[in-house]
Amino acid sequence: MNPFKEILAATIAEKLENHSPKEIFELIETPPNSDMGDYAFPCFRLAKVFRKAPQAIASELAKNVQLPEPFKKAEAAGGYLNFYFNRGKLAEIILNKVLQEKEYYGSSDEGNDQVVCIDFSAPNIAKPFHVGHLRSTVIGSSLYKIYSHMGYECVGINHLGDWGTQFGKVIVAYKNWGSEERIKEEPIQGLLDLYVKFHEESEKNPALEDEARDWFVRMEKGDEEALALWKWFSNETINELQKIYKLLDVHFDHYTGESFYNDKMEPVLKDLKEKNLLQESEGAILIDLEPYGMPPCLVQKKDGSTLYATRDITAAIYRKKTFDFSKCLYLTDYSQNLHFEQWFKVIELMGYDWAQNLEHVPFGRVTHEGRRIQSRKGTVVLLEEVIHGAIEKVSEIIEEKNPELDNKEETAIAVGVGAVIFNDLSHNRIKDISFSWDTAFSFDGETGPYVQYTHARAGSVLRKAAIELENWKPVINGAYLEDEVSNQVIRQMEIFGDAVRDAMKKNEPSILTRHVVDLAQTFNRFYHDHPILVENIELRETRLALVMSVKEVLKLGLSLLGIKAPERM
RNA sequence: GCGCUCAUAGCUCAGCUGGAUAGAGCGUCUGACUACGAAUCAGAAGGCCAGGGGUUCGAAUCCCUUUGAGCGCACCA
Repeated sequence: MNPFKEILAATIAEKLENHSPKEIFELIETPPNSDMGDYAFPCFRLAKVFRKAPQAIASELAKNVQLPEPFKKAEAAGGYLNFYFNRGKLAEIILNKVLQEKEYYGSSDEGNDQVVCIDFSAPNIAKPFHVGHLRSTVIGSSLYKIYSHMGYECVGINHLGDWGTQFGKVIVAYKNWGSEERIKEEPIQGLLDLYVKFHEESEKNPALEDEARDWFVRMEKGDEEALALWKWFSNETINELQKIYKLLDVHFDHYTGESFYNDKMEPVLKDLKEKNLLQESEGAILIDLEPYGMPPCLVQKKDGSTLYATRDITAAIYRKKTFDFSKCLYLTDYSQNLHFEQWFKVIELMGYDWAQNLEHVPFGRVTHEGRRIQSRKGTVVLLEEVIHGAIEKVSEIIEEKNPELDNKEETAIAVGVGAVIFNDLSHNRIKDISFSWDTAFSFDGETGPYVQYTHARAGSVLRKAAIELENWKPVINGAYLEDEVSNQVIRQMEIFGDAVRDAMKKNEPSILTRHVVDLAQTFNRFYHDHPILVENIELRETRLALVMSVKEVLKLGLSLLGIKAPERM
């Protein structure tokens, strides 16, 4: 909770009967521009209750309200009661807080160590990791960090798509057209080629589909040849995936993919049966969801093998038992909305009250030049290509602008990867993203490198000032930071914690991305308008404290998004 | 056919769950490096918030409807 809004809410509530501070808190908003104040309380809603004009209520409140520091005054304007900070006082409070708390700034213990499971990334084995998979990975990874910052204990799970009929397909293709050398040489591409080849051939010869299903049945029954091939494909792919995760600096606590639940589904099916939820239909076994306006949820095919939903249900029960989560998030694109609605309902029907703690966090799909990205059609944009392309482009820029830089390669990776992640996280989750090489490789304006550059430049000033950063106790005189731009920078930092909390509540990292860009923009204006290394020691130290605080907050914000903040670039 | 989602500047997107004059970036045009990093900053131009109804003090935001786009709807995941 924003402490300043809380103060205001309590102060206003004192003067109004029948309104709790909490209600008031929710109503307080930020005016569109700063000469209307820093916070505002709209009185329109009270007009009916008090049978008075909102303007009258506002001016009455303005007269009666006693504001504590760091507030300066309250003024009525129209139906609004506008509150103004004592800018200098606020600046001192915020700067001291940031410099003291550093990477813990804006953090909270409100999560109370409750467990949040986050199921993200979950690429399919034997399929390429393309730009579409990036979303789940970076959104999930960022939410992991954001929830942790808010005091939750997170469990990151990579629910690999390492089980299912698609393996039957790859096995069939491998046996017909594959070679060991090819897979060893280029595992993902080799397996993808087989997958694409299978779909080409099966259009001419539909019998191949049955053959594929048959191989999957053999896998579920423990057939040695089938499992040996599966294990091999699986290991080769995971090795490749690790390279990408390392590059993205994404971490998982568990790599328990779908195959992990292979021997755990039986008891769940039994449980479902005992609870009288199962029905047979056309040889398959399903849970009827007609009363809830949904198509049935299939848990077993007529050949006896299981489905995605069976594994998801089993996994959820396993996770509840193992981690006792207070919340379990699933990051997938929105085409799976119905699937999740269905099996969440099944969990509920099984009598588990924690069904309400399962939450699907859907996101939009990535298109490339208006086209869907599909593995089986071979129209993929590989993530590796994108990342390496970005890194290469960054290297060129470094050569051009900063050829003296020490660790060029490491920096190029941090900046290139940062650009790709930032680009993804700056869009509203639910909207489709149209991938374009141009925007992915552009580093001007609202981009990761822009924020990183701002951070690096702030660091550069601090180095020039040659202060002992470790034990530096600056003299901060807030009176020097009362001008418009300086104050805006302070305000942006003031509400940083709100942005983090908001991002968590809505499972929407883009809120934080947005905020980080805003802070960088405002700071760049400050940087441009105000010389920092001036003669006047007090002014100089005050401004340096601001620079250092911004650098700290930018670094923190980027890290919550999963992006590095190099000291130089 | 039924259901879900989306529609804001030429392009890519914000808009704080109903508030004050709808904001950024890219692109275009014009300016600012003998300065603490120009991957930067300042300015200009650019809008029937898809169309139409409604709800109320007040709507880009909520409801209804039309149009357009995407996605889903039993043995894929």
